[in-house]
Formats: sequence, C-alpha cells, structure tokens
Amino acid sequence: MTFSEENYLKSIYALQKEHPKGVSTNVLSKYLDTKPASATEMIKKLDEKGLVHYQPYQGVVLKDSGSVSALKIIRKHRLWETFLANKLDFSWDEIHDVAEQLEHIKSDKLIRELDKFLGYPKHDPHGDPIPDEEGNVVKMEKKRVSQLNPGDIGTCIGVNDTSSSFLQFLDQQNIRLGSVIHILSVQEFDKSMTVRIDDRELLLSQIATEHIYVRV
Amino acid sequence: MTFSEENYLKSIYALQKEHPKGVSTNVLSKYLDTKPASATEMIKKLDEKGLVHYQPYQGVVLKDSGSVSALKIIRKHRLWETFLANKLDFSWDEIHDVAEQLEHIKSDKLIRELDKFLGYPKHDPHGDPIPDEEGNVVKMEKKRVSQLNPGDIGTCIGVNDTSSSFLQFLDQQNIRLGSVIHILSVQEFDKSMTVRIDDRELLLSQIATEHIYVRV
DNA sequence: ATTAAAGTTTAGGCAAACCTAAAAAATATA
DNA sequence: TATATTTTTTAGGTTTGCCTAAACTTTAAT
Repeated sequence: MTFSEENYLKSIYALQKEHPKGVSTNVLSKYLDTKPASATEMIKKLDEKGLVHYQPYQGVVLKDSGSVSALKIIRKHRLWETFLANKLDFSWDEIHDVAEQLEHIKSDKLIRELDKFLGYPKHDPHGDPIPDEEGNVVKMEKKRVSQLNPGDIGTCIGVNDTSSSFLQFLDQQNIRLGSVIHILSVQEFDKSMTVRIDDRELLLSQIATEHIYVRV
Repeated sequence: MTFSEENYLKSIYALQKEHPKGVSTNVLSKYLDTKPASATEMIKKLDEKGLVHYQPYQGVVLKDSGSVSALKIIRKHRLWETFLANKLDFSWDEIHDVAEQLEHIKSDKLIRELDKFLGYPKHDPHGDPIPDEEGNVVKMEKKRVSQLNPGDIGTCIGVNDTSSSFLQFLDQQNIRLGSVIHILSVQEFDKSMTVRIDDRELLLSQIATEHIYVRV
C-alpha cells in the first residue's frame, strides 16, 4: 500500500464519523488539501482493491477491510505520538507532523516492539485510544469539560486546541494529563465553570472548557 | 529532497571509497538494484542541483554539498539502527531494512532528540561511526580479523557484510560488538582461523575473518 | 590499427499521484 | 417545473522515477 492510499484511508476513517452515509470527494479533498478530481481517482482505485465502497456521486464508505487498514495506520500514528511525547522531549503541538511521517514505516515487528517499549499504552498524548493489533478500539467515554455538570469529576485525557498559547495556559494553571477535575459550579450567563484541580479552585472560560477532554 | 535522491547520494557516498575517481552508472545501478539508464537520469538531476560532479561516461563524484547531505542521511540511518538495537529488541540482521525507511523521516528536532535519548552514541551497532550534526565522522583504527596473526587480540567493532545470513551466523556464534577475539592459529591451506571468544574456541573461515572488523 | 566487447547515454514508454478545464449529474431556487 | 448553482466526474496534461531498446563511447583484443 502506498503512502497516498494510506492517507486517503485514514482520512476517510476520520471523516466518516461526521459523514456516516458517505464521504464526498469534495470533503475528502478539502481535508487532504488536494483537488476533488484527485480524490475521485484514488477512491476508484481503493474500490477496485476492495477497501471501500464507492458509488459515483454518492461518496465513499469504508468496507471492513478498509477499516482494519485505517486502524492499523492510526495505531502506528498514535504509538509514535506517544513515543515522541513520552520518550523524546516533544511537546503536544510538535508531535503530529512527525507522526504523520512515521506512521507509514512498514514493519510489523517495529510496531510490536515500540508498543512493548512504551509499556502498552492505551491512549496517546491527546487522549485518543490506541487500537490493538487487530484494530479493536477501546471506546472511551470522552467528554469536554463543558459537557459536565456540577458535582461531576473527570480526569484530563487530552485537548482539542494545540495552539501554543492554549498549551501555555494549561501549563501555567498546572492542568496536565491525569489531572482530576471536579466541577463545582457553572455560571449561567457566560457558561464559565468553577472547578477544583489539585486542591486549587479556578475559573475556566467556556472556550477553555470546550477544549479540554476528560474521561468520566 | 526526495527519497530517491537521498538513496542515490547515500549510495554514491558508500561506493566512492572503492571508486575514488568516479562511480559509474553501472556500479551505482547494480548497488541500488535499478538500471544504468535510471542512474544516468538521477545523476543528471543531482548534478543540476549542484550536489555531484558528473561528466558523461566518466562516472559521478560527490561535491562537498553532496557529501554533507549524504552524511546527514547516514547519521540518521545509524542513529535509528542504534535505537532499534539498544532500545527495542532488534537483532543485528533486522535493523538495516527498517532503518532504511526511518532514515528518510524529515525532522531536525527528531534527530537531535533521538541522539540525546540514546546518550549521544559514537558508533552504531555494526561499529560504524555516527557522523555529528555538521557531518564530521570519527576515523577509527579498524582491521579485519584476517589481517591479524596468532597471538593477536582484537575487540569486535563491526562487520563488512550486512546480509542476514551472515548476521545470523554471528548471532548463533555469540559474536557481538565488544566481543574480544584471541587469534590462536591460522590454517595455511585455506586461511581459516582458530580463535577464542568468551572462553569458547571456534573456527572462522577466511570469508568470515574478512568480514569482521576489530579494534586492536 | 581495426574490430569486438563492454559500458553509457538517449529516446520513447509506463505507472502513480497530482493538476486544470470541460462535461455531466445532483441539488437548490425561482 | 424549469432553470441556475453546486458538486462530481471525465478527459487530457505534468512530474518523478522507473523501464526497454537502440545509438553511441570507451576499452579490450586481435
């Protein structure tokens, strides 16, 4: 499988959550920063290989074999992200681009050994679950802090905004992976929340609460 | 720089030790398992980019800029080999193919961090020196076992043949980096040598003794 | 020195993955 | 419903890196 085929499969997988009845060539090409005509071409090829189901003008849907392939690439991507963040000194916002390259390295042994070396992690640094060798993903109750109610407790497992200003803010507030967040109250008028983290009370704006993911 | 350009540069670098007055398209294409016509094409392109000096029918020689580029790739290759052998459970004969892929990942930070993570190693698992960021290589007193005489002692620092059959042989015989080799005797008729390694006596064929490098 | 052999380059093709522009289909609007 | 707009596909073109076959150099042998 070529790099391009892998990237298309991965993208279709990511997009079909939002487009369950078929990912259009328009959406797909926008996501991949190519042109619709290129997407059509590739989709036809993937269809001929039996990885996707394609009906002209109706968008594309992954078949089971395509899903398995996509999940294998996602597994590699997330394991490499974990490596970069946990073993090398990469910050959250630097790992993605390098992992995009590393995910295409072809070696089953490499991925098995990397998994072992990292201690069989269940989640990547963004809190997303790492599929196992067969492509099974642990579905996780992942919520935004903004979706919680007073009295709820969540463990920080990731963020949705990797801008350095946001990551710096988290650093200053000592909010990190594993931080336990207690929801104390919610302001009606601006949806800001008072929370407790490590025995410190602080106020999070609505924008902040929407960008922090927790396991409940 | 494309993968192919990088592979050609690296190959020219490797071959020009044996072909100091110019690497022919024949030799180059054989090394890369392509055809001479393809080598001619690529060499022309590298010449246009100012990385090599090419005169039709006279072979190709690296310019300084080409050497620096080649050494950067070799640095990446050897750091990844070190990672695979020292941090993951890869044996000598398994690291090469994967490192061939990893060496093309583009990220200066990744290589700096990997180097730090590995403790700034000076040599890769085959005993070859790892160039520094500027492309400087440490030259070493390196002899083949076949050049030693009875009574001599050498420390294994590398090999000259990276075929998996040879590397497997070394593994079976427990010959590894750092193994101390005592030369006991040499057979006149076939140049095979009886040696002691770790209190075990064994016979090495001439072919074997020519492919093992030692520091004396 | 001439011819034969070996090595190298040129010329013309092919596949992958992209592109633009035009044609066709689906959707939205009047 | 008919037309206009948007989306999608088709057709034809480009680049990279490979190929084969033919033409051309260089080297070796008679």
